[in-house]
Amino acid sequence: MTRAQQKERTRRAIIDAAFAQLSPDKGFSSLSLREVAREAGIAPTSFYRHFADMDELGLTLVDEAGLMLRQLLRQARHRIEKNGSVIRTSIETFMEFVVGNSNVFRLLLRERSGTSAPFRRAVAREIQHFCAELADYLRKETACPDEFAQVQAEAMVTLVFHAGADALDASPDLRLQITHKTITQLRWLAHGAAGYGRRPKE
Amino acid sequence: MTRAQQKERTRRAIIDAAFAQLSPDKGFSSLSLREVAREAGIAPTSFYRHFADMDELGLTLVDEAGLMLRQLLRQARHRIEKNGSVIRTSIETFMEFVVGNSNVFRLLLRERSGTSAPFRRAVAREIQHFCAELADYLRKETACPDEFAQVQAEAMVTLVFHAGADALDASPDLRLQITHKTITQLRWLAHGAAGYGRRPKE
DNA sequence: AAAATTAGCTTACAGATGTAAGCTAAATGT
DNA sequence: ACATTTAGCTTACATCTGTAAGCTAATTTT
Repeated sequence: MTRAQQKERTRRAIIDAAFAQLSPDKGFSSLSLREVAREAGIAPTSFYRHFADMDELGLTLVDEAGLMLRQLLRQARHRIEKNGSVIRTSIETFMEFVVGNSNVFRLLLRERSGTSAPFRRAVAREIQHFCAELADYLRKETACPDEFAQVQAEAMVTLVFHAGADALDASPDLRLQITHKTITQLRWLAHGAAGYGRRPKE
Repeated sequence: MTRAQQKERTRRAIIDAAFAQLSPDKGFSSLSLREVAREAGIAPTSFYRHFADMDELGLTLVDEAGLMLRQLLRQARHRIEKNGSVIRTSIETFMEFVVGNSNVFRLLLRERSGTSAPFRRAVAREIQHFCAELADYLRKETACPDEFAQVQAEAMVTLVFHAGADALDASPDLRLQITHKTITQLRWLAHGAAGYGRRPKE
């Protein structure tokens, strides 16, 4: 095995170890270099061969999480083509992601309002990408007036992320309730945005 | 001065010190007992005469923050009586709070999605009180159907809190934009919730 | 084949942290 | 008045942290 391959493998081990150590009780900021290194199977100081900082690791994790989000949106689109109900399908897809990758979602949630400004910016950027893609979709595929699409998309993402956050701590059937509630909220929003053109300002 | 008075005074000093040490770069979990004690002007171990834990301190802070929130809502109501525009007035009142008490608001924001389950529950409870009061108001004073009031209130609070979070990092004129955007979003919601009675389910 | 690079290791250190043990002195209770 | 309680202090300790210094051995380069 080549040296570059080995290095990449260790790098992944570090990233995976970090994701694995995140939990409901442990955010990224309370991860320690030593623990991550231990779980990755390397000596503490070897960590520095791959990342200058824990911060650099963290930003890498956020990047990966953002990537997953965007893949999610495309997956939802495929499902919509076969299913029809846009809002319901999207939310259900999202909920599956949250439940199945809770560590990833929690990372975004926490660092969005965390103590590190660079982290906050990184998360904000990922979510903004997500919003922009959704806005595009709304413009093309729904009755939403073009100039409202972005604002509507942001509101929708806000509500859905919040629902996801609630779902993290919830039992499966409470999760269903949350899904229901969120669907209602998004429909109100879509309805309002579609039928409110007459009053664009103040 | 009586002993009880002195004790209460020190207790306040601790609470104030804790609030003062919160910052954009420092959340509650990264506060250290020693630093708080230092700022409060007592020895590290004296802290334990007032709180069993740092956690106990933290929950006290969350309680105080929740109290402020509820006072805020009443203040907004007074203003509405004199001003008229419900949504605009409410959001502007909220934004003033966020800017003027950023440490308090940040505490709620962060611990809402933080690593401590008790903290998350405490914050969730405070926000839920806030939602319930708002729902009451919507039922009494607006065209919102009774059974939708709670769900609408929750969506509104979600959007407004999110706007507050964005405003924390924003420049004053970006803050105005955010306020504007949020007003639009809340109007859509109100509009949708009011005119959507025909389709209560699915 | 020799030289250079580098992924990873071991050892070592200084600093901060939470908290236990035991003291002092002032306010309280009787 | 004396006895009790207690707010706060000082000292001490074990633990965990990030990271610096210097080594080894294997891969790459020349």
